[in-house]
Amino acid sequence: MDASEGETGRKRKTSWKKDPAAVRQDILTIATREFAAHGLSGANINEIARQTSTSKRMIYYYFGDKEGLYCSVLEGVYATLRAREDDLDVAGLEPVAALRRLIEATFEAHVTAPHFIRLVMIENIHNAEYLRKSESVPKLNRSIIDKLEDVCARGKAAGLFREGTDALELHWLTSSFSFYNVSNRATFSTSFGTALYSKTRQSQLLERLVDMVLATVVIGYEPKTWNDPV
Amino acid sequence: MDASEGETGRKRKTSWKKDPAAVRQDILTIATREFAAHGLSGANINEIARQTSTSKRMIYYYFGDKEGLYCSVLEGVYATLRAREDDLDVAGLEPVAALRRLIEATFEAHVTAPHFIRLVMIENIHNAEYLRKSESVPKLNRSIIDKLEDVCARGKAAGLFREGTDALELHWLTSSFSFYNVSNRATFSTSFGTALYSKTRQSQLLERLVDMVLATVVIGYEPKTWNDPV
DNA sequence: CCATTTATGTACCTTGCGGTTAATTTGTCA
DNA sequence: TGACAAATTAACCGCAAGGTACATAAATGG
Repeated sequence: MDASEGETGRKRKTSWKKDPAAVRQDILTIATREFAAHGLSGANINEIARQTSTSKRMIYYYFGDKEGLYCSVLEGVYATLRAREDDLDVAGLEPVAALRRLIEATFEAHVTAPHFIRLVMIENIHNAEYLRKSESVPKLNRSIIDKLEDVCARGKAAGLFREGTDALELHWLTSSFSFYNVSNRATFSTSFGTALYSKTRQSQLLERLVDMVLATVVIGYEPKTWNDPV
Repeated sequence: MDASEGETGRKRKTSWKKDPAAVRQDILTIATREFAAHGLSGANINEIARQTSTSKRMIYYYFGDKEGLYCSVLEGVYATLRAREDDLDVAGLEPVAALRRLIEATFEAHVTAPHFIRLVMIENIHNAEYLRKSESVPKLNRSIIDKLEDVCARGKAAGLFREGTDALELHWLTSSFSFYNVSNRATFSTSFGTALYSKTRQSQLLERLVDMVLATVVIGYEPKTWNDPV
């Protein structure tokens, strides 16, 4: 059947380079796309293998089984997001500007990380059982909270922010509309139309969200949007 | 076990009542739970059949195939939610109280409809392709928007609400945190702990959300929460 | 330059599960 | 009352898809 040297019909790749890192990465890239698209049970190992430049065998060699691959994918997207958060520096901004910047960055980060969003949705369907197993992920997300806490502390110290302002709650709030804005786009559009998702409307929306948070956090802040008829 | 007449080993339920409606409902109830728990590809028809008091054959008899069953489930949970929204009457309340009531009701509705939340998440993973096929669902959700529009109109007419206040945007906003609060509980807890999900903290959270929306919509509204240290 | 480990390719096995076939009972109405 | 449709049961089927066995080429290093 598969002759090794004499080229009798069935070829056997008789010469190849060892490149574990590249092979691993290749698999991860494809798998991320497929899991994000179809979920854990929906994704197909054969299909993933087909799209890689390697074979199904290697998936099992490096990741053990489907769940192992899924976990690695999950850690990958979380790590990517974390890296982005780390890049963000608001230490030099005064509290109000810093808070505004953090909210805007979170909103943008979600819009531009659809794979992350989908994998988090999928993970929530699984009650985060794979995320909980991860060593790296749970502690990965401190960074954004630290930044928010710093800003809150500075804001309160300067007498600008209300005393009850809570970093975790702010993060929850910011995440909620940033996440929902992407995650539920399909069903929301189906029920209520696509009006809110146009480019101009999206930046308006962000403006208003920032405005809303500031109105609650910053003492004496006067909302700037929602004043004029749409 | 329950032999019919001649107890020749293999039982065959030889006596049964025709009850199409009940059988259909039985299947739907179990299927809703299973699809909500495991998703479209994750749910197992054999397992669903096992839990019903009927057989797998009947699933195919009434719903055609797995997707057909899934679509019916989807329509079911949307219809249930709609029915609840219809029960809500805020026409008698003055605008600010009415808006507060609508936000609270939406928040509560999401907390107490976990199947709905999960199925919407799942549907978004599928880019709402099944929801779009539905005849009933897309137009089902007008009710809540109508109510919000009425409240907004009254609020503006009374000079209480800012002119830019938009019903659709308000609904998007209210939905976003109400939905996220339930949908992402698993991953959020894993990353940041369960602090926000205690009973007392949840009602605080709702208070603050209402406060925040009112602060942006109602002219001259003074935020009542976030004033005292946590 | 041989032995051993690491990395890779091909072919295959097993079974879980979506879907079907065929028969049988229940209800209806001419 | 008997033919016909509707509802239901039990048994079966095919194959897709997760996972493995086995052989072998590339690196490593003593």
